[in-house]
Amino acid sequence: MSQLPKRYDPLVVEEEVLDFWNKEKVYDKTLKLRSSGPKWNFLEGPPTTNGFMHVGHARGRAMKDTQIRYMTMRGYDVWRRGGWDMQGLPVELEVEKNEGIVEKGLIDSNVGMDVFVQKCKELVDFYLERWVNDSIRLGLWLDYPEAYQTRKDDYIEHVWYFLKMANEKGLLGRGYRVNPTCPRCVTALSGHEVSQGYATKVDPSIYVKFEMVDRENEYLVIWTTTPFTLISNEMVSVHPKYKYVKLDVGGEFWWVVEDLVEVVMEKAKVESYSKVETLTGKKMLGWKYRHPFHDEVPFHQEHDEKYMHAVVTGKHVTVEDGTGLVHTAPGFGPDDFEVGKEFKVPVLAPVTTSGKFTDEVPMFEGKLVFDTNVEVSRLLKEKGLLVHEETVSHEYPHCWRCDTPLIYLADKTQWFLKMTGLRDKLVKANNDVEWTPKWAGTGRFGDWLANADDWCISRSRIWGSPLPVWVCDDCKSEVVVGSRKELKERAIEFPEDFEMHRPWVDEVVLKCEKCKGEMHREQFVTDCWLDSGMAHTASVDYLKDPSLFNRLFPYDFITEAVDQSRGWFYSLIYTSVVMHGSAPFKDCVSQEHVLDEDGGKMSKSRGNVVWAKDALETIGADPFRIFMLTRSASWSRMNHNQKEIDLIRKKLDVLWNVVLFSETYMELDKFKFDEKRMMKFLPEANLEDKWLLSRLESVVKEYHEHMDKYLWHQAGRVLLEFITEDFSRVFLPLVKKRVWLDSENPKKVMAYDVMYYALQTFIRLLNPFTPFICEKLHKDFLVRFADGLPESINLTDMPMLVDKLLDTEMEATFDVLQELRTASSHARNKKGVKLRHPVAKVTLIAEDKETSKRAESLKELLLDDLNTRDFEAVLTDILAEFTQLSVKPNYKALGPRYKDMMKQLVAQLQKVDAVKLRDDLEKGIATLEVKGKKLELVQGDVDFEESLPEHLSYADSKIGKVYVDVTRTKELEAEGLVRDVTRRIQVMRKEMDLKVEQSIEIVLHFSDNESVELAKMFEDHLKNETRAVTLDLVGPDREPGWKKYSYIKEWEIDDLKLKVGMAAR
RNA sequence: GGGAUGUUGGUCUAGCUCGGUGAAUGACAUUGCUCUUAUAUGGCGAAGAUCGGCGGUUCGAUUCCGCCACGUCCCA
Repeated sequence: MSQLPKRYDPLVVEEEVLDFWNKEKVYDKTLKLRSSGPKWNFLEGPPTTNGFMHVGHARGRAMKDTQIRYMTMRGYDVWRRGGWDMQGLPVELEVEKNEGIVEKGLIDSNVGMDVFVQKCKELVDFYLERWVNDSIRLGLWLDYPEAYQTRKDDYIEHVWYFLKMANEKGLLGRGYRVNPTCPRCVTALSGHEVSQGYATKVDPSIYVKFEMVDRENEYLVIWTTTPFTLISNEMVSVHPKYKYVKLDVGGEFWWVVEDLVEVVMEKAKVESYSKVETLTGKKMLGWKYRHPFHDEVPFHQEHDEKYMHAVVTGKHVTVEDGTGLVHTAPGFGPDDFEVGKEFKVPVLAPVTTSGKFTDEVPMFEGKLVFDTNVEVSRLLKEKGLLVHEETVSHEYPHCWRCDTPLIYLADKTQWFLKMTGLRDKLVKANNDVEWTPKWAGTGRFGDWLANADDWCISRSRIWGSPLPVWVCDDCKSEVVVGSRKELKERAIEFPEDFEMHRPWVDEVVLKCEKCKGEMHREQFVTDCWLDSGMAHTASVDYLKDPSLFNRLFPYDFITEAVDQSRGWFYSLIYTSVVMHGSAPFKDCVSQEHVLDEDGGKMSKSRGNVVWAKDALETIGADPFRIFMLTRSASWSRMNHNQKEIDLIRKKLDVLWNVVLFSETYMELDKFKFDEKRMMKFLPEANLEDKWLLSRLESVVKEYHEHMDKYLWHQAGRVLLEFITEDFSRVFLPLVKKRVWLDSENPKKVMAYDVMYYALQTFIRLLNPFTPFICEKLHKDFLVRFADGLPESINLTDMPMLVDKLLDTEMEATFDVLQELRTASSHARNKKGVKLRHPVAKVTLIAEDKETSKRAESLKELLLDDLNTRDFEAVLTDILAEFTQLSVKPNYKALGPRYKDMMKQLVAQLQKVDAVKLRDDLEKGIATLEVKGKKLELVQGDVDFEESLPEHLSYADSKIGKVYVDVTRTKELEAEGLVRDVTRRIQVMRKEMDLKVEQSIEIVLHFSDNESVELAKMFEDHLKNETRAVTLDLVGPDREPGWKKYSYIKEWEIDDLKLKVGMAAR
């Protein structure tokens, strides 16, 4: 029969439990057990298999597991297929790094795209294995063997299927997108790449005036650090709220933002100028100007749209530098692009991806844009439009591979999923979702959804789901292919070893149905969020057999971190609304991130990432899980903090220790739990038994209320508080007295039954949070002391509320007890009266009738508990009885009048009846006889202070005022002394390793005779308590025969010195 | 740069949805006292926060609004 180790070591426990689960196939058994239960379907948000699992991932996964285990124990047949997101840019970047690939163009020549893709597969497989291992170590019970992988052909096929459907619904289309582009690598860069490459760059900084149309001699003054973009200028943006002024600069009028007038005038070397007119920006909307390169660039001559070559408004305008009028070229900047879209100005982007002007700009055709800056300035100067020219050095994005300055460039070949006509449906679908917390969904996500733009899904990449669009070389007609089968049918030639990845898919050429020409694939892959977004359908292989999908959809529950709002939550809803007309999930819990100890972001570059594996292998999964789950609400950020984990781990220590305590005595008494017996005898049970069971049921109730709302942190906190506060600190000390009774004693059996019942219930409730320790305690404790339990706690049912055990009146009564304990300790503490010294009386002046009734009902228990001879609960504050009025002379008033009589007067004042004196003074004059003289006192001569009489100590509490009468009598002192002595003898018995029933002989040598006398009053009691056959009490004037005693020890009890001799007999 | 979200004793946190009681909750750490034959515990005290800063709404704001600083997330 195995025994629990003395100390809780999570690592040892968890290793053992993992082994047990593995050997006994416990997970499979839970599936089988619940297979006929009601369905509850969880959709796993697939982690990206690049990099390892860190503690932030692990927190989210702990939440998933807790919910899953909870539902399983509630009897549900839980769908929980795992999933992995395996494609995308980060994988490529790591492979490029590993392979030393600098330029993407090199892939074909040096490595070969097929080899590259192979490397990507190997990399994600490597990470996949670690993710699975770490997840299992964390205790996350998912279906791993059947887990979906976004890189599989079957999965990608669903993405194609979706895109074809989207296209048929008119939602797929081409559009412009402004990308940071490296002209040397001839590729667009992702935001992530851009942020890696900021560096200082020296650029021209020019101030240019644009001649206005219909406003004679007036000019708009703009500023730019990229002169070449002026070629493609279409608008000038002003801020709608800023004030702009028209300046007379000697024959010409210039428009500049008011805040920057002086700066601009100084740069332009205009010494005298005057303000002619002031306007807010929005009034300038629509003002036309003549493009500075109107004559040179044919494109500009054709312009006649309303806002072309006109002033528009935008909030991106600042007054930090420049002129407050921002030159806007929609093809060359994200802000510019947005403005262009808003004012319906078409994009002009006469520059190739390699950064060279096209034939649309005849004067610069074939020239690299940066190289034209000087020329642009020169031309402007010639035209007399250059106001000022200088250079600035600023932070500018560079290519992280080759350090070439990037160009923001509009690219019209990108593919989009449109929002047109869909927005309302998405918002409505989202409103049907139950979000936790509510504001994250309807507010944060809902607002964002209502304003979401078209979704750019094309990526100029390799390792991803290929965009299934083929375009005819000749007639340019397009076809979106929806499946592998369809592709094969339309292919001119279909390779044997086909795979739905680049480069294989690129090699498939289709025949154009219109012109019989050749069709080639658009060389994009799709955004990997589209992959994971299809999980609702693709994860269950809908295309092969939709029956499983039909059973599961919509899923009951998903949970991911906030960064998924724009990611997974969005892509799920978008694709599902398009395909199935509704959101694919019913409940969604939003999580926040885990930060480092100082609240900083965890990142590889900072080196502050805590990997899940390390955390799990050093602190253990259970302490980690309970920390992550209870420390803060799922939607609040949290800091990873070792100190805090240690604190919460202590609570698991407490659980372990209370079980250990129970086990020790239950083992001794050969106890077997019998629920019927417990219920039968419960009416006669001790107060604390009924109380504990009622508390337990309150916990069960609250726990389920929280769990039903996915408030794991609340549910967990309720549990931890119960075990540490109620069970360990309150109940066990009360029960301890009973474990020494005979093993057959019904009081003791009841204590065991209650302990067992409470622990069994508790451990099951806790199991979803800390499955390892709970499994261990189930196996090695619960199973041993009851019949008919299954081998694993995961095969048991979640305890539900047992109404008949709930007794709120009992709990309220017990609260009174706790309050009285606290208050009495406080009052004792004030007077320095230790608990083991009995006091004469404790009085409660209760707040209300119920409290006093409850307190009275506890009287017997209280006498023992508070160690008092008497207890009374009364309702009214009988002030006179408990307070004492004392007189304080006012020396400043009395001194000058009574001078040398002061000493006697003061002495007399202490003796006088203070209440009477106060009453007299209130009426008028009081007289006092001192040394035969009658002295007169008036108000102000003395102050009165209310104080407690010496023998009383007072403490306030939530339930009323508590007075403790600490009057010392001989008997009370004797009792206290005997308790002191008894305790020390018991300590010595333990140190001698005596059996409980072993008799002894004792001598007590006191340092004063008074103590001898006191001890004699309780001689028999002392003998009984310590199982002494002989007891010799000796004072300071005699030295006992020490030789007789085998164990001698000296003690100090306050001032008393005590030497104890002891021998077994 | 835009949007979102947060900032409470030395540390970590509760409360803030729907502003109002008197001491803003609890834990750790500090400190005084104390209990205990389950516990690397526990109990009673002391001390410690003008609830990030500044403004506004209001009779009244930690709680609502705005701006600023700092952190974080998403987008650019």
